[in-house]
Amino acid sequence: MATNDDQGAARILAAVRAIPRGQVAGYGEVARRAGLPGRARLVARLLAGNDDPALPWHRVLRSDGRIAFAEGSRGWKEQVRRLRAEGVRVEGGRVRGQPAAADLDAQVWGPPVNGA
DNA sequence: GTTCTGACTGCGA
DNA sequence: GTCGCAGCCAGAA
Repeated sequence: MATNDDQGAARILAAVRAIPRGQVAGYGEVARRAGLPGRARLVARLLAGNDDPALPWHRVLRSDGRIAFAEGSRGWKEQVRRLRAEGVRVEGGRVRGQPAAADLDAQVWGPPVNGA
């Protein structure tokens, strides 16, 4: 059966996939939603090794709201391109907008039907 | 089994 | 708002 690590990774991927289009979330936020607080690096490693083209990895940013990649890097351009394609305002490698933490909470843990 | 590196974070200046 | 330092964790060599 799947090990705890596998589930943690699966949760991270689920949290990333739970990010609504046009919004972004931080590595720490995703890790926390996945039940792995402080494992932001693990999230980054997962995204770096992910082979799922449907994974919205470009919606995952640093806690500063900036792109984790070095400005001008291949991945950096790719991320900016995808974010802009979704309507996210990216300026100078910085993402203008609000994190999808609340939406993540709803998507990962469950819909706020009772207005928790 | 040990060492190194890394798509990170938080705090202080 | 930007820069630098130290800490923590996990995977890869």
